Amino acid sequence: MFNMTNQSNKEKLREFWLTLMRCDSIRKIGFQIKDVYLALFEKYNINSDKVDLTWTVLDVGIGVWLLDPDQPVSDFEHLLSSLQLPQQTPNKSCVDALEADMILLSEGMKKLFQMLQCKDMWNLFVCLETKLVNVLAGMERREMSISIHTLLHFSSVLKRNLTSLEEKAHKAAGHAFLLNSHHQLRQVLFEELKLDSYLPGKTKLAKTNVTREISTSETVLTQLLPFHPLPGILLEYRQLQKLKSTYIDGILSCVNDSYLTTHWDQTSAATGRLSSHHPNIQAIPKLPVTIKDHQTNFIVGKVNSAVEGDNVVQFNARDVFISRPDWSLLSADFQQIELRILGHLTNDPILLKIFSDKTVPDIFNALAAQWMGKCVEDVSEADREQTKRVVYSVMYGIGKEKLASYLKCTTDTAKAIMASFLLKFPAVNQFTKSCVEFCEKYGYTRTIFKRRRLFPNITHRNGALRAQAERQCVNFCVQGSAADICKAAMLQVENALASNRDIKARLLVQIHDEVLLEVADSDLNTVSGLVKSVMESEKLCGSVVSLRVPIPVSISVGKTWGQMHPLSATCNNS
DNA sequence: CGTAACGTGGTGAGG
DNA sequence: TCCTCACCACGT
Repeated sequence: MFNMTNQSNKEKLREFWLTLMRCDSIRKIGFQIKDVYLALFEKYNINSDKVDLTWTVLDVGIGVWLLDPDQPVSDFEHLLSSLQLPQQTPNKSCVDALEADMILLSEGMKKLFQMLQCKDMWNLFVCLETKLVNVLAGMERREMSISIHTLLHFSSVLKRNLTSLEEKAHKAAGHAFLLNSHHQLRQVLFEELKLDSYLPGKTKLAKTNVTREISTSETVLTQLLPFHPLPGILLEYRQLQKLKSTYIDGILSCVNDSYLTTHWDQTSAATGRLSSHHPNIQAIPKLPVTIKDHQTNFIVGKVNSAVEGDNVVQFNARDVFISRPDWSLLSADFQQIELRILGHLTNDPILLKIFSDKTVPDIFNALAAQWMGKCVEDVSEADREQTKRVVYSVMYGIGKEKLASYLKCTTDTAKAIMASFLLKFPAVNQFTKSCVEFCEKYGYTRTIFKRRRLFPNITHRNGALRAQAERQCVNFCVQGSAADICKAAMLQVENALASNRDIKARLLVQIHDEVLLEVADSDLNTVSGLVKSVMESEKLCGSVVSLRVPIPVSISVGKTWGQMHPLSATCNNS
């Protein structure tokens, strides 16, 4: 907590800055404000379960990044040159150097103010990105509980199964080779076993992007499945290898004393999304993996996600993330946020009607019904999946060939499906066109929070590069706007928690359209109601924009991240 | 000449 | 079709 109305905190801050000045140059640690906050937390052992959002410290690096988000924030010198400031050589004295740098920075901030102001981004900078720094610093200090036991157990079981699969693969290939090497695998599959020759004449296997060789991807291996045991063994091996190396051993290497923290990067994604690393907590597998384990005998109940059946074990990597005793994990998830933003941006009457109708339980079913002229009851699961794919593909500007391979139909059918979709929702097509036209005229596109991304290739001679820029500029409007809203949601949630000091809850991670909190069991109902109402509130985006569509939030709760269930009790009176 | 350090390509996890 | 990060093999 760093409440600045508190006199002793003011003193602490002053003392902290003086220490910084004495011991180091701002070029090394001073210009990333999040790191300054973290150093402050550390030095004074501050509890950051809730942070004070009224404290505003502008970060020049983030401001510069907003001007051109494809350019990642690098070093201090680069910042200076971005702001067309002189890159003077550091003075001999440390304090002098810091003072000179501070003068440069304040000069830079003035320029930044002008540049952001005339691009209408000052509000985005101060009210969203700058406030978010406080939240991220808090999240980065909060430790998440990890079940070391589950982790070690998974690791050893996976290791056993991997060696067994490796032996099988070597036997099937006729000799030993490195299963992880695409190069060696390619040789075995296509030069020694010639598995591609078994395919019916017209079938073409996917090629690698740069070297144009036959791919060894999951898609290709699946196609080769009927002709030889090796592809099947490899698919299983790959799955387990990924699980073990990245999500079990990888996580383990980030764990300290059964607690884990991640690093949050505000400026690495050009669309404005957050990213996390070491570990990348936004890419932990969501669905459990089923493996056949011949050699293991499980003690049932000892590990909750390793359930013994007929030698079948279920692994869920998210089960290693747990809550502390008497606390639970709570996740709040925006439902179909990108699709709903498309509805808002396109202003398509049919889309708006579907989104506003709260009696429609599943949006993709309703969309499929609209699109195919069926009753909602007649829409099959396949119809729903197809509709979902078409919608997102059209949003991101897919080609008809790619769509055909996605839907496993002919290119003509894919073309017809796209055409009928665009006919049904003409505003979508119109939005795409006007987006590209705007970009051609001004060289950038904008999100609903006025975030910008530049697309210099939008007028490129090369058609492929130009087409890519066209897809990107449309994608940015949608994905970037979703990122804006998710960031705003984090601020509002943090703010709501901080203003209710007796509530025991803390924001731990963000997975793009979802936030994960740790909440004391006694406060679960209260926090659930609070978070839901804050995220669904029309005031979420403040005065920036009012959405033409509601974005419902679903709440679920559990003792581990892998076992989350909808919370039955609802609470709106807090 | 062996090894370390780094970059690149392929693959796959999430959204 | 867009955007990330992590791991592995392999070349320099």
